[in-house]
Amino acid sequence: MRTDKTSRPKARLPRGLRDRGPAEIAAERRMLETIRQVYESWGFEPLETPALEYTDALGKFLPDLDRPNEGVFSLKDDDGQWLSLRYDLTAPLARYVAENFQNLPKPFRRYQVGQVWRNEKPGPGRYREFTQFDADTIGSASPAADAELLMMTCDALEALGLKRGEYVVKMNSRRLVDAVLEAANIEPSKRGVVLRAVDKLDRLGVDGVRSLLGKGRKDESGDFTRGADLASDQIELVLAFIQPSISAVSSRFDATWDVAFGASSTDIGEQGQAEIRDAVQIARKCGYSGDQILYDPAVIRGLEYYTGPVFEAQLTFPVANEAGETIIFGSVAGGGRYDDLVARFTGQQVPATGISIGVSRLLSAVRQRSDAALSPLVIVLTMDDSAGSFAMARELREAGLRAEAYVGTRKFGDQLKYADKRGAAIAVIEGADERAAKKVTLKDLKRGAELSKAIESREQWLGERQAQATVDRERLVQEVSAMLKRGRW
RNA sequence: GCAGCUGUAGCUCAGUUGGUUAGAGCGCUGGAUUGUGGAUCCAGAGGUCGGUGGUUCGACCCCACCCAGCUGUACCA
Repeated sequence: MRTDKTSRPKARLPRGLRDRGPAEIAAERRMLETIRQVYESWGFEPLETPALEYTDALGKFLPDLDRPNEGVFSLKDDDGQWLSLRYDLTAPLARYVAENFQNLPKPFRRYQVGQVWRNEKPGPGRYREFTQFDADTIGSASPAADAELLMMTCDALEALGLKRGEYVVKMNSRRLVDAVLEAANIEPSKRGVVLRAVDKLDRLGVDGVRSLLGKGRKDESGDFTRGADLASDQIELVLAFIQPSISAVSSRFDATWDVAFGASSTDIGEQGQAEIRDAVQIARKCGYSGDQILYDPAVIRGLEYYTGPVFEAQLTFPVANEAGETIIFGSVAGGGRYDDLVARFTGQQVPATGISIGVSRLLSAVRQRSDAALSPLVIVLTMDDSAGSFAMARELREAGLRAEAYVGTRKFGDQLKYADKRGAAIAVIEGADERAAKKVTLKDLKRGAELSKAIESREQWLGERQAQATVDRERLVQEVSAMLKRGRW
């Protein structure tokens, strides 16, 4: 094809999306498999739903407008109906449950993993496509269902190699928060602003939250954000409520009851306290300690659909970003109770609770500590006998190794370049000389690279034939295995 | 959305107070080596200087607008 230079498309990735290579794929696969095993062992069963749903089923039509919310990627079907890419796994679950309600066991407990898409501005570590791993229980109002999710999240994080103290799973109740706002005489119209300010505690600190509860706050770029404009006694009351979170006391759960003020005197405050207490106490009795599962009054989550308990898991160790700076790493999992979601379809209230692990985020944090890699690769170079190369590769594969025969058309030197670029461990060479002698040459590419650092002159480079050995063709598998072992691949 | 910063080769960047054929390193391709990657040397390809308009004898450089990217912030199921 011939293209006019000006009409050629620019090869570029849409913003906020990314390509992923073998190392990350391997790491994610391992992570997903680990979580999956934990969730299945708890008796949750898998479910898959499509990436596209009708926009109205996702609940993302703009009010009054015949057009989807901008935050979702949408397209119009042939028949004029709007479809959207799912922005989480919970809305499709609600649709699925509503559609199959009769046939499902109640409580219905399922896990689901998949990509979700959000049409938002991407930032460092925030993409427009990412992977979530969800577990939800539909049809149980019991705190046992919430406790189970908290405990199972701990198990999953530990199965992924996190140690005690490297993570916390936090719980709060929106009912309790609402009761406190009421006790502080905060107008309902300011509820959203106040909650959002509290939610930013971990990122902006107490002073940031105080500014946002008051007049407002100016950020690093000089932009100004208006605050809730509360009276100072109201501000102090809210700050006192979230104090256990600020001071990071280890026994936050016990501190709850002292700081909830008159909140407990209202029904809603009582209820909020109870749902936290009951769930956390179940976890305690099951052996989950206060540094694993705890109450944190500053956990808020999204405003739209959570009705009571909210959950959030965080890492407690420092995480470096791409630039090598230590950053505050936000939550790696979040969720809560959403008792109204199924009712959107059926009109019936169905209690539901769930938690979602942000796999992409968790992966980027954990991968800095242990890099998963594919197993070492053996590449059989091809001189003049493709079938022979394939035969050797097959022998190696049958011995459980990862092996490929070179299928390009380039000359020998270039084949080695290829093997080098692929990061192969060993190149297998069988030319005319070897074949006549029933031998093969094995080249240890990693060791060869190390040895080459000492080479100074062209003559020396030409003369060297290091890090390789010629062995009997019959002993191919044994010799390759031995070389891999020696190189500690 | 708001604010700040930045757009020069595939990548990272240099480019003097506005001056004629826009450079470097890395990468890429070829060669030194028709059976040796990784070292070294030689040669080569690769650019509408983000776009449009303006100022000027003359613009990569100055001005305006637009676009894109980055960072912060807002929103975030």
